[in-house]
Amino acid sequence: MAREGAGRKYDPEAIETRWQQIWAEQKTFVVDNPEPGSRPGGKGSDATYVLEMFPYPSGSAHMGHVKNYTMGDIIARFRRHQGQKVLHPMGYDAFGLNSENMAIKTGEPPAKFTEEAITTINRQLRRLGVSIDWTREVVTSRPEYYKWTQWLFLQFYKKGLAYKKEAPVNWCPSCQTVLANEQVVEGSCERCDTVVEAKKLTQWFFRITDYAERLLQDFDKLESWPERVITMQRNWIGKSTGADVVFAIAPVDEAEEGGTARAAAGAEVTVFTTRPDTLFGATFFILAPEHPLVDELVAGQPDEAQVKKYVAKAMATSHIERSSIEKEKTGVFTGRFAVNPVTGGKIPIFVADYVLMDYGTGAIMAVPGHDERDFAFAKKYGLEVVEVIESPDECKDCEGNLVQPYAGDGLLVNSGQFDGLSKAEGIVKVTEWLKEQGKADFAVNYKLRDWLLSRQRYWGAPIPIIYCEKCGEVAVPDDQLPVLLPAITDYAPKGKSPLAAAEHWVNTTCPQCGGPARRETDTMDTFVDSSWYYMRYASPWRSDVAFDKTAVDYWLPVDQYIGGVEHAILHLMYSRFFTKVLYDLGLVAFEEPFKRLFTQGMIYYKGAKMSKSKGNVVSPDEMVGKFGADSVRAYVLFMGPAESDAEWNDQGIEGVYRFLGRVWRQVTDALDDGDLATGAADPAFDEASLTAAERALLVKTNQVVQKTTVDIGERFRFNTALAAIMELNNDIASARAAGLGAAASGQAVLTHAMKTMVRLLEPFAPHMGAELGEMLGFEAIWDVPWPTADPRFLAADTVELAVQINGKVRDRVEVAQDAPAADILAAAKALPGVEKYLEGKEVVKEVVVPGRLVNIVVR
RNA sequence: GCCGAAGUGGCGGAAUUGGCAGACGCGCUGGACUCAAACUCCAGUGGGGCUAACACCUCGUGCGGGUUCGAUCCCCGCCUUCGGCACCA
Repeated sequence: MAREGAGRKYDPEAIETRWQQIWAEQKTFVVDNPEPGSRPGGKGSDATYVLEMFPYPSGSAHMGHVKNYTMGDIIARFRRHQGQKVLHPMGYDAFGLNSENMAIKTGEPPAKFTEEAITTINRQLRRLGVSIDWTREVVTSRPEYYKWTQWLFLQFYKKGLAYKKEAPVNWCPSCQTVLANEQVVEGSCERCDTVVEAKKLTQWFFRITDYAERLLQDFDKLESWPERVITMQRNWIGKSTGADVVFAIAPVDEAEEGGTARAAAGAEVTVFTTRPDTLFGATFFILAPEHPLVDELVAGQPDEAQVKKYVAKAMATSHIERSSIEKEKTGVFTGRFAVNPVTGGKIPIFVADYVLMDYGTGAIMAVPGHDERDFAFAKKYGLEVVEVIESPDECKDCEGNLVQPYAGDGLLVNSGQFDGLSKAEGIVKVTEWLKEQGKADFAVNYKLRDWLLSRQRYWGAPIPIIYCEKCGEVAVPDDQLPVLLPAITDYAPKGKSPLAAAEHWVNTTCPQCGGPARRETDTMDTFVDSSWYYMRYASPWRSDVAFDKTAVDYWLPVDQYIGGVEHAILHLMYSRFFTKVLYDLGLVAFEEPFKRLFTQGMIYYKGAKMSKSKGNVVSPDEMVGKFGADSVRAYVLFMGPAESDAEWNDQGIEGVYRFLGRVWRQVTDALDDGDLATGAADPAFDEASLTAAERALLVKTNQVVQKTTVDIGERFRFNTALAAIMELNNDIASARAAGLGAAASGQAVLTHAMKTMVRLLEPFAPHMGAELGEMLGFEAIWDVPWPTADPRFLAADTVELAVQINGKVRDRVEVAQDAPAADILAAAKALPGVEKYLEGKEVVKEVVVPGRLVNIVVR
């Protein structure tokens, strides 16, 4: 047995750099792809893909990254021990604002800052001992990557899934640029705090709404995702079922107000409603201020001026302000009427800004009796409220009038032939009845909007489109990709993309006719880059395709994806969308990219999120320098359940550091003291002749193996796995102190316990695992199979049960592990501490739970 | 407002299927080692009561009820904190 480590002090720095060098030199964590055609297609059963969300390279890695990558690393190492080929790659989400803002400030190219940050984070991750196949590194801002982002865009474009349209966007008047939704914080620009305005601009969109239903349905295809993430996406997609109902516009009554009869004669407006059962209670009608019919309706009418004034005011109000729920409802009567299709009655048409143009049809039927918003509006403008769903008494005054709206279930009333139907029946019957007359149909609506992907920014992948005077919009041909970002000097946005200033780049020739043409100057949202990077990892060196089909088929989908919950909606839904499109294009064989998802909690410090401005940052580099990577890794997972937020505690990491020191001394001292059996193989022991103490340690060892395996492999409870390993170390220490290492069989059990402990600890503290493992005779501990629990030694021979009288523990009894219930009960009743409670009492009930407790109920 | 998650010692947390609440770690207290300190090691550590001591009793998982032989766990009603959505017809 190797002994040269014995007696040495625990020196994390020396150990860690030694092993990191060995792993790098031996390319220990590099995995090969299967040879093309060497195996049938489809996901390899021997292949596991473990992936953490790749970092955005701004400056350096923070503790959240450390937690993320450590967690993924533990799973990757664990799966390797289980005999899997593990793909565990790393890359950088490198386009985006951070480097661009630095460029604006300094005038130096964003690529410089990006590459600097990548170098830093790269070094930090290597120093943490994360087992990554660095040969697969992907950087989204490099041309060899974004060439394929552009190529994918064009596949979408050719399928009609990428298109241009005019749309209101977030506009910062100070920065002179369009902002992404995520750059708008509480209605203001995140950079300069200026209130964001809505501005109509022509923008590029992905048609994600076409996939709304599949994005919902395919939640069933996910193996293990946090329920709350699914709920958040479900709400975001926001599916509603109901009906489209056509309302006719009543002609202007010439006798009234002397209006003209021509305005919008014969016009019809469709509304979407989830409650067609309440149609008899629709007492007024509302159009969104932006509704195209508004102008036509009021043209030449007495109310025209006031309506136009209202519309102009609504348009000038920011979206945030307009949609604030605290704001009182406002609106204006148009002077016109619609015809309720079920009652035939004329109902007034209003324009009100609580009706949104971009949901449904931009028009609603208002049912004040059964909708809170409509009720508030009706009260303010003195409109009629009709009860059409039987409402509870507390909604009505003593005369039976509704004093608050009732949105719940109930029977239809005041609804003609539909009276007495339930809400659910009413929805169907009313819709069917109108459908027969061609006035309605069943309909579905989603809150989900198409994905606005164009940005008037420099640091992104250029959208590969060329505008030709003759041919119009032309896709850049594949052989002209990538469309490289031109070098420019002024990165500041000026209302249009900084790329527009690169005249030599913008002016090009049409790929179709060769005539003069201009390039699209917008770049893509960085979420486009990150929607497919996990596929690129399968074959990042391929310069002729976005990905090698054999490799993607072999590795994907991702078995375990790990990242922050802040990506619950955007990144994860966009990636799901991308995968479905690529599936439809026949490029991949799976419809969901991430089978299992784990969302980790955040790390706080001194009661707040760590941030440079608050000055409460714990630097990973500093901690690694002080305690070593193993301690930092183990501590971030010992803090609490990985999915929960946790507060960094300076004394907490010292505790973990001390624990690793105890393990180190335990192993090296045992070697020095000759407590361990020699030889590389696990020493044999005679089961029958084990002493009680030996057997107890053996059982503990097996129990900890069992618990650790489940905690890492199934429960993601790294904190309790570590706690169990600590218990094992404590038990080993007690056993050694009691002289277990003196006898040969004791040495065998101790050796087994100690080797097992080091193997269990290795995923958490891989450097210490490698070093102590080497001393204990493992050549490459990261490569040995995971320990398995021996079922013969999982349970102690005897167990101590609690004995309760009326549910209170009064004594304990030691019985054989497999003792029959009757024997347990008899033994329990014979206990002196129990007998006194039974004396003179009547036993009402006796409960025996083998392995747990006894409860005797007396009266 | 709606939806979701959480609430356990001085602190982080554990209790996996309704079965001994507080594993493990931090902190704290006492002791050993030391000239001394740090490190390390040993012992103790939920609150209250009682005892010379061992022991024993009692309360206790946000609050109030319920189901059960038995509830941190299940049900009902509240409170607080955090997260998401927020006029989506």
